[in-house]
Amino acid sequence: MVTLKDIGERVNKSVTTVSRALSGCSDVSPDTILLVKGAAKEMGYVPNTLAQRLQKKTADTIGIIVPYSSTGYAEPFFSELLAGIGKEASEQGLDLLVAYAKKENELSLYKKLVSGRRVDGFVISRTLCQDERIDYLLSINFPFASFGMVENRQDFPFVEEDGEYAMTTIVNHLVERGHTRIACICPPLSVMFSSVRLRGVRKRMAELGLPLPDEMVRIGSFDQKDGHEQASHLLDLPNPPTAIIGFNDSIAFGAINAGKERALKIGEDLAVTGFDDIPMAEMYRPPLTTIHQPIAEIGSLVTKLLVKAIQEKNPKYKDTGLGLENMQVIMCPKLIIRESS
Amino acid sequence: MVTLKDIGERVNKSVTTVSRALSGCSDVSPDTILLVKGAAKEMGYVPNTLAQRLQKKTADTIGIIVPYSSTGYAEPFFSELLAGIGKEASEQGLDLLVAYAKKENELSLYKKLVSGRRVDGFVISRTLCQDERIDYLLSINFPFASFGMVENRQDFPFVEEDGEYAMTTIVNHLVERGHTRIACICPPLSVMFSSVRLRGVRKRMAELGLPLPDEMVRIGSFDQKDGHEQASHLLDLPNPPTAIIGFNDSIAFGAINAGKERALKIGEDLAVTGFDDIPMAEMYRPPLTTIHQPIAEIGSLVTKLLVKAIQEKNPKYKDTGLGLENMQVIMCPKLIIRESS
DNA sequence: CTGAAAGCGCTAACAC
DNA sequence: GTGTTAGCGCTTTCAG
Repeated sequence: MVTLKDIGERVNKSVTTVSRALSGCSDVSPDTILLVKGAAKEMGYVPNTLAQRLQKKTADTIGIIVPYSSTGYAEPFFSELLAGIGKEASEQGLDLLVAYAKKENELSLYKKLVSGRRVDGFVISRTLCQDERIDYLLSINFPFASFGMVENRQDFPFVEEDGEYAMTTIVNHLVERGHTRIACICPPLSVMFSSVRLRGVRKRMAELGLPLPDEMVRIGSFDQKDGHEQASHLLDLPNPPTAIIGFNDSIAFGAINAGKERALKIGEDLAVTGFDDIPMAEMYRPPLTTIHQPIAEIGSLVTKLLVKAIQEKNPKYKDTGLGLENMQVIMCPKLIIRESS
Repeated sequence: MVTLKDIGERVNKSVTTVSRALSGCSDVSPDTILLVKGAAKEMGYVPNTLAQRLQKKTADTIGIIVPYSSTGYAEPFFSELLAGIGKEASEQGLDLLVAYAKKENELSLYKKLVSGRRVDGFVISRTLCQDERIDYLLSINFPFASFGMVENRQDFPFVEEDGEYAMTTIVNHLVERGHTRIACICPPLSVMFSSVRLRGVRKRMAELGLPLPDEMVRIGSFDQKDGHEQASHLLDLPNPPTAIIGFNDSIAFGAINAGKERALKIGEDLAVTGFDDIPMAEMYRPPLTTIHQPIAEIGSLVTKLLVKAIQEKNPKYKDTGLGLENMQVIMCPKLIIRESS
């Protein structure tokens, strides 16, 4: 493993000079630059990243902590997001550190990575209405960017889709199709997007003068199995809904199955909609009406925001003059109508 | 940010002593240990990981490079695997570095991570029959463990499922159900598992005296879309198959859709089988007959092998006495029969 | 233009 | 038991 010192010895120059020659800047004579670069190449020199980082006091790494439950290791949504983040990170020359944690260990893992200086910033996703991760990171002024807002504050960079508006378009669509008895299947309402979306549905239904009785709102989990279960409940009600709004695609898939089991014709007897437009949505049968979110691109966008946030903290770049307002993106959701509704 | 030096100054001890007291070992007086540990806690000391690593000459990080094509960022298979690897890594106290690369940049990314000493080893998956990544890592004696073997050599740690045997069980199952005109949809045969599985099908069909004409073997890609396309070809043949063996679950889902479009009753008119048993397999309609692979556990197992491989290279541990034979695991596949066949 | 010296934070060999 | 000294590989003043 060849070091600056090695090549210094070879060309009879000091380590310093070699370092400078290689880094390109600072004044070094063109001759030595050539000389050094030649030797470096010949000897197969590659800088030791760890050493560079120690000295720069930077990890050149961004972190993402993905929660897992006993059920469902890998939700399709996260995979997509991760891919987007990963691609952007490599384009920015940053490493991506991925850690998996159970919900109860999550915060302490954040703390550990922060205090060990193992990452320069975090991407956070699936925010909660009251999110202790965000409170923590904000309290120590550690860079992060999130996919999703929180309830009580918004003094940080984020990307958000307009969930209320999205739900308006869905309700409109269903009502146009003649549905009046509409149900929702939601993940826990402590999850920001879940509570926002439910609010959206409530609001639009009210505007249209339609009722949304409590029995039409089922709170469950994120996955298909649970979607199936909740939908079964709904469909076995004395007066079942004719349309089910799944708060994500997996839930909707479960609802479709539940409908099929009851010999309902999906898209006619029972309309089902999802949210996210994961790749499977288009391929499911029947194809799923859903809100399109460019998940991978969102991952990439959040990462870009994070990079800015990191740079802002670095005095060298402090003149980028980017206010927070330039680091808060709200995306306009798009309804994709397919055969399930 | 508090360092050893800081706490040394506080308690009037040398940095060395502090370091030793904290690390627990070496002889330090119980008093100073208490003193130092107290101060450390009070001051909120956390070691600087980067510094430790530089000095230990270790990255305490394992890497995985996941390939992506323009289509399909995140195959469900990889996500599962990643989750397994991630969990095991954190249990071992290792960071997981995830990088995304296009196929054509893949090898150079390996080289970059190796030469920058950014990882101590790699997990490799979806091996090719001739795999340049493996050739490279072996040639420089860099630790890795793979999910999947290669064709020409096997002097490295791996986990493999017995793909030939798996296919035997599938063919048996289909033939028992009365199928004789059986087709395969395979990813490129340069991919190890694909060629092994095809060999398995060929072998068993031959043993049973059944033909497997060329037109019954379609080579495509990994995803559902392509599965759909290939299956469409097959089903539009003058003499179409009555059973389709998809070489992974996504392909099988595509085939099921193609069948449905032609008004075939899946599981009766047309049998379809998959491979992997991703979570969706059970939830698809009809539920998919497939080979179960405990993907997340495999991820965890491969990671364990990798950790051993890394330790073996470290002189400190050289007496673990683990020969390669203990680091090569072949798993016995299990057929899960569901309604699609 | 180049080099010597210091330092990033930590660990380890070697004294005392 | 504890401190001194070196050193991991690199960057960055500060002098020449």
